[in-house]
Amino acid sequence: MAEKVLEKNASNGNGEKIKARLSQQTIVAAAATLFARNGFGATSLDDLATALGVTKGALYYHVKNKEEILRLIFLQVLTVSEEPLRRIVESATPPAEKLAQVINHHTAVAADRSPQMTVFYREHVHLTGPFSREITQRKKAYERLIEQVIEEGIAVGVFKANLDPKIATFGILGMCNWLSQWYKPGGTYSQSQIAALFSQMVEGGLLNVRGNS
Amino acid sequence: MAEKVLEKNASNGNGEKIKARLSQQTIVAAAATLFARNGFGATSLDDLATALGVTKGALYYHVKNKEEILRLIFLQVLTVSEEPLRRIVESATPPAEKLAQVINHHTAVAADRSPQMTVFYREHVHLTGPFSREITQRKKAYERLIEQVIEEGIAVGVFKANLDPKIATFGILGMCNWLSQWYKPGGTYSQSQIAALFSQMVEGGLLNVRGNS
DNA sequence: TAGGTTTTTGAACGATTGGTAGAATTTTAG
DNA sequence: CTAAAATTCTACCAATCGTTCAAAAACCTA
Repeated sequence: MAEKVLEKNASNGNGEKIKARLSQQTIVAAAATLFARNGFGATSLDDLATALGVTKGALYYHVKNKEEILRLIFLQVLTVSEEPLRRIVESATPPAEKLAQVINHHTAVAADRSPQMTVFYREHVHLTGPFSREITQRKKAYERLIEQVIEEGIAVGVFKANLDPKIATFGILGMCNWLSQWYKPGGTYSQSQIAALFSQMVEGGLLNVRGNS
Repeated sequence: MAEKVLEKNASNGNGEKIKARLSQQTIVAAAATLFARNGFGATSLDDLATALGVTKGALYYHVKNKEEILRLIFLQVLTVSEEPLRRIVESATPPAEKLAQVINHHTAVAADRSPQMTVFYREHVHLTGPFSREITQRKKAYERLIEQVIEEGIAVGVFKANLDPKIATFGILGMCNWLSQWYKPGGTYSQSQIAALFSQMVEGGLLNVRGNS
């Protein structure tokens, strides 16, 4: 079940392979890939060490234990997610454009950090103690911010009034998060093109109002 | 890590507890719940046996091994998903209404069989051999059917022409599948109400065309 | 090159894993 | 009541799990 993912990588300019230095970041990145592919519980530290071209014991110099690796993945996702979203939501942009930016932001995270995002939404159960509760709370706060954009749009009459903001948020989030399941870079559409299609779909709808190209 | 989920349940009419008969179905249902909550790799057969109020050995009379349990979960999902979808897609209903029915069908599966659906989209990696490939293929065929509805809508001019049917399908699927992550029966909205909201969102869009209540 | 510091190794640990075998028990049918 | 069939239990296996740690290796500075 061990899978080679990273190898002594990177060339030093002379074309010869040199061993990449092991660091917390390297470990976390490789772990995210393995956890996303096989699940946290089904990934052993031996798998992870093998993927990094290292022995199991070496990992323990950089991280306290397996759960800490998981914690670091969660923190990484929140680090790249929260602040940009807050900036978008708190800006003076009109609601429709704001929602499009939110969708673009969230799909970007889902596409660029696909393994981390997968782990984020999949492996929450394996967090314990106060950290688990902290994540729950910050995840809720994140959703709440998106909800606010929709509420704002309804309040100013730009969005339909008969749509529950919470349900709409869940729908949008689901749409975006699903990206990590199927999106592969280099496909027909770029992440931002997909985000634009999603925005058009969610805001304008699929239905034709009048014949448009 | 063992979790009690089922207990010697059901009363025999005289109020006294009697032990529920162990069957493949019982095992699969309990396994789906545990796999969904903790992951396939992190769920031991001891956990499963404990949840059923039984010992590990008993399980092996009803199923060949751990992977067979997983296979049965996958088959169950496909059994309840495929045929109803095919009926909807092959019917003579107009595309817009057809898509609404598709969304309702898929959210219904995601809501009613939430654990199984979670496992279905999460644990494909742990299937091996030809069965794994069969699932991949049937999953693709399922998505292809939804795509056809959208293509049909575009062809007859009911849906906008500038939306990629594949991306739209992934968006809709993501929206529906995400249900299993947050939907709990008995909430503010029923599954069919949520499906209706999703349909309205995807087809009509969030934007207000004219002031409507 | 020497000496000290930072990393990595490799073996060992107790616990637990999926899986097996067969005895013991319960259920069913005659 | 009996015997066969269906079901569950106990005990055990080899493999693997996360984790620890002393020793070795690699690295850096002087």
